[in-house]
Amino acid sequence: MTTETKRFTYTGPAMVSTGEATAILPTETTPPIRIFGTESIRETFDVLCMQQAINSRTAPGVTDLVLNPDAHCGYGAPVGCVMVSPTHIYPGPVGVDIKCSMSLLQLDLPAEAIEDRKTRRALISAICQRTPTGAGRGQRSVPQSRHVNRTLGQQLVVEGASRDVCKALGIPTDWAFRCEDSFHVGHDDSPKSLESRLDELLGRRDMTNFSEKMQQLGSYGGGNHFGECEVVAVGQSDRARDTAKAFGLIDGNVAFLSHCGSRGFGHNLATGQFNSLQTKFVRWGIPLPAGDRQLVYAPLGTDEANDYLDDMALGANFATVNHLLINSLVLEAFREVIPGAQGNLVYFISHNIARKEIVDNRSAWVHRKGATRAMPAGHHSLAETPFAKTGHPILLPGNPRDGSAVMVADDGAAASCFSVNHGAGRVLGRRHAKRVLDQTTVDAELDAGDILSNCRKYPIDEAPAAYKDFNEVLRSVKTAGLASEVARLKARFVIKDASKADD
DNA sequence: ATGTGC
Repeated sequence: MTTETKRFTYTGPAMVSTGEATAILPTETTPPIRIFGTESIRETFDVLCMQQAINSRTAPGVTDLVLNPDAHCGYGAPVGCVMVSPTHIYPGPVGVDIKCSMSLLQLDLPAEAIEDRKTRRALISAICQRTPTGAGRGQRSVPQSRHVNRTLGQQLVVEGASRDVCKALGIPTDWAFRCEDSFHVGHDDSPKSLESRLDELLGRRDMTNFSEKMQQLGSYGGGNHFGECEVVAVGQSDRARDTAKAFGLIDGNVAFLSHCGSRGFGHNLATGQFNSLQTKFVRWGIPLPAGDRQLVYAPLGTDEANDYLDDMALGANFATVNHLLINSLVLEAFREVIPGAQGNLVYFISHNIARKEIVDNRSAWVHRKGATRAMPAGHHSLAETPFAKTGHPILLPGNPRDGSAVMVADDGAAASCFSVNHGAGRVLGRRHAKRVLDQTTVDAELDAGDILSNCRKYPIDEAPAAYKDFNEVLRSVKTAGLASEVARLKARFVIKDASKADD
């Protein structure tokens, strides 16, 4: 990972431990950063990551910065941070994959229904046919019954998972209530500005591939994206059991966890914004925060901020419909292999998005870059949702060896701007992982756990050992009072991008 | 993350 941070040098500001949360004390140049991590987790934050945190904290208009236990170097700001500004929007700290998210589908099947390896192989095949992995168009080998034409594409990036869009794609319309946000509006708080912004974009050379990008709907992509079949293990406490019930989780049953984002469409929008803002900063001679062009920003109310907010919403709407369609296709695949199978969406929640929320009694943009919203029971934002009395589900991917987790926020989450981590967090860079990890060991480990995969060789840079200790990450969140565990998810098979397995 | 990179 390279970064262009130059102006600030991290010299290790004094750290004060308050329980498991650690605060960096303000110095002349460094206002406070709230860090959540046990001692061993804090050792995983390298100098570059800390420098990015300081750069982000000291950037114009930023009032809060939270560093979560899964933090590591990112684009401008660390992956695994929350950055709050009432006055500015930062495209880099939203990220290159706008609204990269998690979703969980609960099936009515007991674990025994997929115990047989042949059944799991059949499921892998049925799912891969419908929801392709890897870069590019995401060719499907089943009839394109849910084809996305240009008109529907334009509608869905403006409306998100509206009733009409769901119906057109065969997505159960009530799944919209199981979304953190089922749609995103433009900078004027209406879909109007999205329509006109889309018109403007479609007239430009870099959006001539719009129809092609819409064909990627219902696909995973590559990198850390995945689909994973799980068995749910609800926690032992009364609260875990009650919360699991409210979430619609069924102990001992099969579930399907998905991780993906806005694919090429979101990538186009994000990189288009980075380039355009970086050009303007140079042309207008505006100093870059910490000299890092990855931290370009736009003050709210400017045309630049409005355009970014519109583009972010367009990308986010694509990601939303992408996730819901994937879940619907996965359910269809289950029904093909196990006729009569029923499934319901538990939740769909992002970890790469900026949301307008109330922070310290004023409206601010909360940039969650590899961070998950964590609002507890009674939070005003949940009043109109099915999760007003429990807090919403928090979906945290760990790794196929150690499992994943469903959590729920506690009142202490106010300290982290109502956020937790988004997963385990990288501890080895991709190149590093390929050099030091052994393919045979990685595959043997999954095999020992009877975890099947569509990949003959599991992508080595995605191996569990390339990520932080998931249990220690969760311990950081729990002991800091941010969230509690509701259930663990035990992997039974994993679907990853196999295209680069033989590198 | 990405019609994957100068």
